[in-house]
Amino acid sequence: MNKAIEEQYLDKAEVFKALAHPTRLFIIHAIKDKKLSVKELTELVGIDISTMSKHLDILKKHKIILGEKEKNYVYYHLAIPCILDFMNCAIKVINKK
Amino acid sequence: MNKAIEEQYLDKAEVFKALAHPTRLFIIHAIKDKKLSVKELTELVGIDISTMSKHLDILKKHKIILGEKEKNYVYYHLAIPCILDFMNCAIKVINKK
DNA sequence: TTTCTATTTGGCAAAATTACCAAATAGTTT
DNA sequence: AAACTATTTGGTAATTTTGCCAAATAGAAA
Repeated sequence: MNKAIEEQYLDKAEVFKALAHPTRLFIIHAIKDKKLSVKELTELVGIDISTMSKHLDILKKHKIILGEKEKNYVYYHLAIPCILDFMNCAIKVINKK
Repeated sequence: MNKAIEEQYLDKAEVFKALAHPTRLFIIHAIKDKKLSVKELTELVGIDISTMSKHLDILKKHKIILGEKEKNYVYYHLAIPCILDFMNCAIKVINKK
């Protein structure tokens, strides 16, 4: 695998890694058409808020989601809708088993 | 997050995890329109053949790829072409940064 | 059968990921 | 300012993933 190609797949793998966690997939689903705060998401999932913050940070770093501060809340929304198409294919994969 | 939903995202996350490695993304690209043996893939990537075998096993377990034995080679090909659409979205994510 | 090639499996050490707690930060409200 | 709420950050232990080596397995060819 040559260097340029290797780098290309490394970058893509980072995107898949960012999505490869049930909580992060849930986040994407939850904020796909309404924005939610860290606290709201935390309550929906039922984990520690610091853990939720770190999951959001991973998605934010890749600009898959965006957060806007409003009062002392941060509301997140989905920035890359084509991510949702991934899901349909993922379902096909799951149904094959 | 209720139990049924949690399970749903757990299953999907497994699919993303299976794809979340540069070598495995390269494999998918390499065999998308021609089948290749473990040895051929190993030489293209430049890793230990046992490592390649394990990467293929991960994709095979999810039926993302299929292998057919021919002589003493095993030729792999892509079983779920919609995986390739993921890549185009992944590129959009990468270009946002 | 023996030898050779391709692939898989087991074991293990290194690296990465995850979740919690505690503490720090940011901003509101009193 | 002090008290309060939301979010982020640092630290750490537990778990998972990864990649190599060595050995086992499968089949082909001699």
